[in-house]
Formats: sequence, structure tokens, C-alpha cells
Amino acid sequence: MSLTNAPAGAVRQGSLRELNLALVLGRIAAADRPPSRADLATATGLTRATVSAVVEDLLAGRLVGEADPAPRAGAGRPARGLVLADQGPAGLGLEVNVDYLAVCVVDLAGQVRHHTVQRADLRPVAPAEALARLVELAGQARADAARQGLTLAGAALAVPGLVDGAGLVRLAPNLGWRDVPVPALLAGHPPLTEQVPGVPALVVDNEANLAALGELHSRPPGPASFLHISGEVGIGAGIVLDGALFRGVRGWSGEIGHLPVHPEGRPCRCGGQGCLEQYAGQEAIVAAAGLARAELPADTATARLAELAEAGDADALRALHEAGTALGVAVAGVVNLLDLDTVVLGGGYAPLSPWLCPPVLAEIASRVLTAAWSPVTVRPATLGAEAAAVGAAGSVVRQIVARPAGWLARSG
Amino acid sequence: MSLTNAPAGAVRQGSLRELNLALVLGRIAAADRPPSRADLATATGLTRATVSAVVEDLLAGRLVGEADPAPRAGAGRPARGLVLADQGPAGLGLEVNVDYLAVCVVDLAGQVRHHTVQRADLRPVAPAEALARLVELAGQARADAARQGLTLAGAALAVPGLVDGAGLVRLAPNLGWRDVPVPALLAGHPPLTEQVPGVPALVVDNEANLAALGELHSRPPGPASFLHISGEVGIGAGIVLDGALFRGVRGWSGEIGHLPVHPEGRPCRCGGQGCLEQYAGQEAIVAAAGLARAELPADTATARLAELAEAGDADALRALHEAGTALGVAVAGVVNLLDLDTVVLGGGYAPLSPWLCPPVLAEIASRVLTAAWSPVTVRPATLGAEAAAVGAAGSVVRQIVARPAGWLARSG
DNA sequence: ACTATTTGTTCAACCATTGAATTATTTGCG
DNA sequence: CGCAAATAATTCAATGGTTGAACAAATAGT
Repeated sequence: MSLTNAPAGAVRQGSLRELNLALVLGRIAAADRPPSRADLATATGLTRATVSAVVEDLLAGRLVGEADPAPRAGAGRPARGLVLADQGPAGLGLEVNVDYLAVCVVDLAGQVRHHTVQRADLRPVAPAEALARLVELAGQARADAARQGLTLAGAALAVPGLVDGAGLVRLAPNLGWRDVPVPALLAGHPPLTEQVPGVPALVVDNEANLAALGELHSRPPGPASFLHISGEVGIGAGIVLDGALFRGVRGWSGEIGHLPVHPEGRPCRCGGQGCLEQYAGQEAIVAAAGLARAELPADTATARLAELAEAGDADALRALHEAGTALGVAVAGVVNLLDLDTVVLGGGYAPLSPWLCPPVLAEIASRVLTAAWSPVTVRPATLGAEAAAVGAAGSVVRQIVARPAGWLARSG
Repeated sequence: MSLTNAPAGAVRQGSLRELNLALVLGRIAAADRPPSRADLATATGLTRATVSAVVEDLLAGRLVGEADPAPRAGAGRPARGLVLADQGPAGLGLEVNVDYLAVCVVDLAGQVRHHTVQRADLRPVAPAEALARLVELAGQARADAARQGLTLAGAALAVPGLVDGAGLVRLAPNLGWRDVPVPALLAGHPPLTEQVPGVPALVVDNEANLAALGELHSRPPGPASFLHISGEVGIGAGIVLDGALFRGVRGWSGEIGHLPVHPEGRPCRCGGQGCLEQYAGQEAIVAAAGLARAELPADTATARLAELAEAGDADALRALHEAGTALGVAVAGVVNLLDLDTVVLGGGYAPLSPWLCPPVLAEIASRVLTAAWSPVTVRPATLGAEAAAVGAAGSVVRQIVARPAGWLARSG
């Protein structure tokens, strides 16, 4: 999962090449212009001879391609730019959420090459049925990818709930799922992806975690450490530390929605009192703004709220200010604890961020001891509503970039 | 800082040996019985030939020694056990705290080989003077270490405050320090340690961080991820994630004392309201227990509190219960956020933990969503009051174990 | 005394990197 | 137009570290 390519065990001679493959490919991925072999040599510290050999492997494995030479001033033989291949391995991203299914394909360069969203209320649908529909969409995505010369090398599924290491969805309250064994339910269907050494066929993870990963790998790349908050019906956070998602001991990190902001306040369904979710959850904001709860689709409610706030509706503005203040109390605590300098508001919060950011910043300014020396940035997410699906697909291709040897072993 | 020996840049041929030196030495350090070369080969996946070569380097560099063969049943040539050398490099740990100075020396195996504590109220003492006294103690420690065949390879200084990357103590409120440039103040004195490639001569860090590191490397080794809370006048936390201390973007993580537990409550000197420190800080507990604040030394106050609680004093018990509840609210938030399964109460909290743990556990049980599936352990720290100094010294030797090539380059 | 067994070392083969020399391809200048 | 300078990329013998198999060492069991 980590971006650092740390050899876990023995370092044999082959590992040496493996590590340098990852190093060079990582540089190509991180560069904003197609680098030449000479650029890579100076950037990595390897000799040009080694870089050439490594690049030869990468070219043979169709992980990188040669681009038109970037125009350069001065004399000398022109460089040949290296770019991530637009054909070759790709990642499949899947998402089951309360009111839609989403499937997307992301290539090595991080480009979204296929994207489908199927709106439907998934709450009355049985998990097996929802997954079956997803498999259907995935099949179409696979065919579309193949048409574009892409091979699906792995898949990741985002769900709005707690997932354990084996892909068992312990609890997805807003979806009504409980102890859903996703891999077992998918076993009867045709495989979604190819088998690639080192890349798991399917990872199931929390939607907030994968949305945070999407933000981490978006262009331009975000900071190495930040907090990504998904404000849906529940409030989840993805915690990215030093360029890697921190999942917690059991993979259940990020339950920011149950940080206490008014310890003697409203009871919460978690059993505690005064949890953030009771003050800054989507339902709480909508209720505080006096909106009828009848208009159910979550994205509609958020859009309506933004409209009202834009129009200067006093109730909406007050509701957003209160929610932002509650959010700020919680975020200030997290920033104090983890010393982060960036907070990203994603999911349903993104369109509301013009009204949420100011009170959040105000709470940070008054509660964070170190804010005086180091400003904290609070900004909306750059990815859209389907950030989780894109992040899921991106997490697959990042694994290949981080350890290309597995892919090369397969195709050669 | 990380335990994973990830090559940052190019992986050259020499790195290969460097990595395997670290791998083998790490195994020797982690083993609970002196392993043979054959054990190491199976454990690491290297061949016996390679392990022999690597061990030869380690023996020549005096990082490991051969122990008496561990008695083993069955036939075969007896193995020669390998242990971390009890002579060779050692770490120097320093601590400036409100009411004492501490210096200690820890060897490769983690044994404390020298330990001095000088009690004195440091608040009226100028930083330069305090550091001068520390240098004096360090000189004695160095001489003592030399007598035992130890070479000080690096030093770490623990201070109760915020430290930036360059060793500047931005703020140590309870010590009265502000913007104290520790490395500059130490420049006039004789060097505390040898120069070893890859090991910084002096690291200055927060006391809570280093105490957490001490706990991480104590025997038996603690879990890979936990929260270590130092309850002194202020409340600091060291956050250990996946076997590495998480310092935050600027090194200022762990300010748990300012998590809000009663957002509309007592004003705090940080500018916020209802911070944990106002309810579970040492002064708050002492005041709530009705103890005269005159008995100033912090450890005395804590000891007195424990005495009273032991004797069944109602005020003391109530004060501890309230403090534990406030602490539990904050800890529950952290556990929700980071999904940790272990919380260690250290510093002044350690002797009070019999009375603090129950309310902390109660709050966790009622506020942590995932507590039903995965119990959270709350326990006192195993290291004593000078955990920070021991952790500081330990952090130095861990660097050598994690990258032995630097030490070997020096000595031969 | 002999065999089975396990440990540790030796040595030729192998693999990836290295560094210098070589080839390739352009710009700049007379 | 032709040549020198400059930069990019490849070739190749040398090097350093790991490998695997064979071998030496040392013990327990029979």
C-alpha cells in the first residue's frame, strides 16, 4: 500500500532490478514533462547505462512509451521523452453507494478512460443483486477498455461502510448492509480482471479512504499528508500520512463523524453523545436549514442547499455556519493531534465549501496551538462526486507503478 | 526514522549489501533467542552463504558478537548464537524537564548502561545554563560509557515542548522556554558524541514523542501502532503508527491536550475552550482533589494523589474519575479517527492508571463504533518516569540497527 | 566406529550496475 | 556547406554481491 518501495524481506539480485524499475517508473509518473533517459539518470542517481537498461524493460513490458521529443534550446542530440503508456495495464474502480453505482477505468497515467454511473436507490436492493448489477457494468467497462488497448490488472470496490481485511463489509449503515461477504458473492461471476502478480484481484475498502487516495493522486498532486473529509449522510475521513493512506490497525480509521463536539449534546446512534455527525451530517444540515426531508436523493439536497445559500437564504446560511463550526471543532482536534497542514472537504461538502470553510478556519485559528506558525489550508476536493470510484481505480494502477516487476513477469 | 529500510534513491550494488546488513541485524535485534546463521537464513530468505558474509561484516564492525551456543536437542553441528554487541556503539539520551535533568546511555541491545537524574527546579534557570549542566552530566556519561567499551554514536534530547526540524525549541510553556536554539547553544561545548555517518549528532524532540518511542522499543516489544499519552502539567501524545513515530507535517503532532472535551467549557491558555488539559491536566486533577498547590514538584503531587486514592479518599477518587472521563472522551475520538487498539498511559498518568483506566475504557466502550468487534487495551507505560530519556537514547541505537552501513563505514 | 544430521564455509557461476569509450543526432559558427 | 561543440543514448569489459552446490566441521544416536 505504501508508496515507498521497501523490500520486506531478503534483498536478492533480482530485487535490485525490481527496485530500480519502480524507481524509474515512479519518476516518469511523477514528472510533469516527459523526461529523457538522461533526465532520469540525474534525477535518480543511476548511471545512464542503467537507466537505459531499465527503460528497455519498461518499454518491452508496455508500461512506458516514447513521446515526441520535447523541444529544447541549445545544441546536442534531441532527447526522447518517456511517458506512461496509454495502452497496457489499467485499474478498475467500482463503487456502491446509497443512490448510485459507479464503474470507471483509469490508465497508468491516471486518466479516466471509461466512466459509467447508474443512478438508482440501492437501499431496497439486496447486496447480491447490487453486486450483480455492478458486475454487469464492469463487464461493459472491460470490453470498452479492451477496445482501447487496456488490460484490467486489478479492481477496487468502494463502499460507504466498515470493511475488514478480507473484504467483508461489516456494516454499511446507510446502505443497510451488514456482514456482506463481497468476495464470496462475486465468486460466481466471471472474473473482473486479469491475474497480475502482486496486484490483488479485488480490494474492498471504505469510500472515504478511496476518495482520499483519489485526491492524493490527482493532478496536480496534493500534499503528502492531509485529511480528506467526505460529508455524506455519515461523515468519513481518509487520512493520508506521508503519501500513504493510513488505514488503522484493522482498517477502520477515519470515523471522524463520531468525534464529540458537544459531549453533553444530542444522542447519537453510535451510543455516544454530541457526535459531529449530529451537527454536521447531511441530514442535520438539511434539517437545520428547514428543508423538507422528503427530497431524498442526497445530491439533490446538497445542491438545493447550495442554491439557497447562494441566494442568501438566512436559514441555510445559519445552518451551514453551525455545521461548519461543529466541523471546525472536530477538525481542529485532528490538526492538533496529527499536525496536518491541509484539510480537503470532499463528497457532499465540496459544493458547500464556500460556506463551510470560513467557520472551519475560524475554529482552527482559535483552537490550534501551532496555527500561528503554520497556516492550515482548507479547500474543496478537486475530484467530483465519483471521487471514490476514481480513487479506487487509481489505487490499482499506483500499485503497478509502485511495483512494476509483477506486471512485467506476467507479460513476458 | 522508519523501521522499514526503504532506499530513498538509486539502488546501487552497494545498497544491496547495505540493505541486507540492516535486514540481518534487524532480525538479530528482534529475536528473543540468539539466532544462528542458519536461523537467520531461513528467517530472511537469504542463503546461508550470504548470511555468513553479512555476519562477517557485522562481527568485524563490532555490531554483533557470538554467544554461547544455545543448547539444542538432536544431532548436528552446534550452532553459534549471534547477539547484539554489548560493546560498540551506544546512544546518548538527554532530557530537560520541569523538575529534573536526565542523562542515560543505551546500548545496541536496548539495555540502559548508564543513568543519571539530577533533580532541580529548572524553571528559574536560563536555557543556556540548563543545557550547560546537561553537557556536564553528558560528559560523565560519556566517560562511564567509554569505561564499558561503548562509543556514543549520537544523541537525542527530549524537551517538554514544540520543537522544529532544526532543533529550535519554539515553545516549552511549563519550562518557560521560547525560541531556544538548542544546537547553537551547544555549539560552544565539547561534542557529546562521535560523528557517525547517517546518525545525526543531536536530535531535539518532544518529550512525549520520545517516550512513545521508548515504549515501542521496550521489551517485550509493544504493538506496532498505539497512542502513548504523557500526562504531565500539559498533556502530550506520541503517535506510533506501523512501527514508526508519526511526527506530523512539521513535527508538532500529538497535541492531544487541546482536544475539546467540553467545547463551551473552561477557557484554555491555547485560546480555545474546554480543552482536555483543563480537565485532565495535572494541575486540574490536583485542584479538583482539593490538594494545596503549594507542594509543587510534579512527581510529588502525583505520588500524593495515588496515596490518597489508595486510601480511599473520596475527593481524590472523584477527581481521578472526572479526569479519566475527560481523557476517555478525547481518547475515544482518537481511536475512532485512527483505529488504534492500544492506548498507553505514561508520564504522570502511569502511577494513576488504576483509577484512570476504568473511566477511559467506559468512554471508549460507549463512543467507539468499532469497540464491539475489537477491544481496545488501555494500560500503563512499562518504562518509568524517565521514559523520554531512555526513548531518546533508544532512538539513536535504533537508527544504527536500521542502517548499520553508516557505522561500519566509520569504523573500518 | 559409523551414520545421520545440522552448521557454517568455499568457490565457480551469474546477474545487475558501473564507468569509460563509442555512436548518434542536433545546434552554432565560420 | 562543413566542421566543431554539445547532448543523448548504447556498448562492453570490469566489479561487487548473491547464488547454489559441494565440502568441511561438529555433534547425537546406534
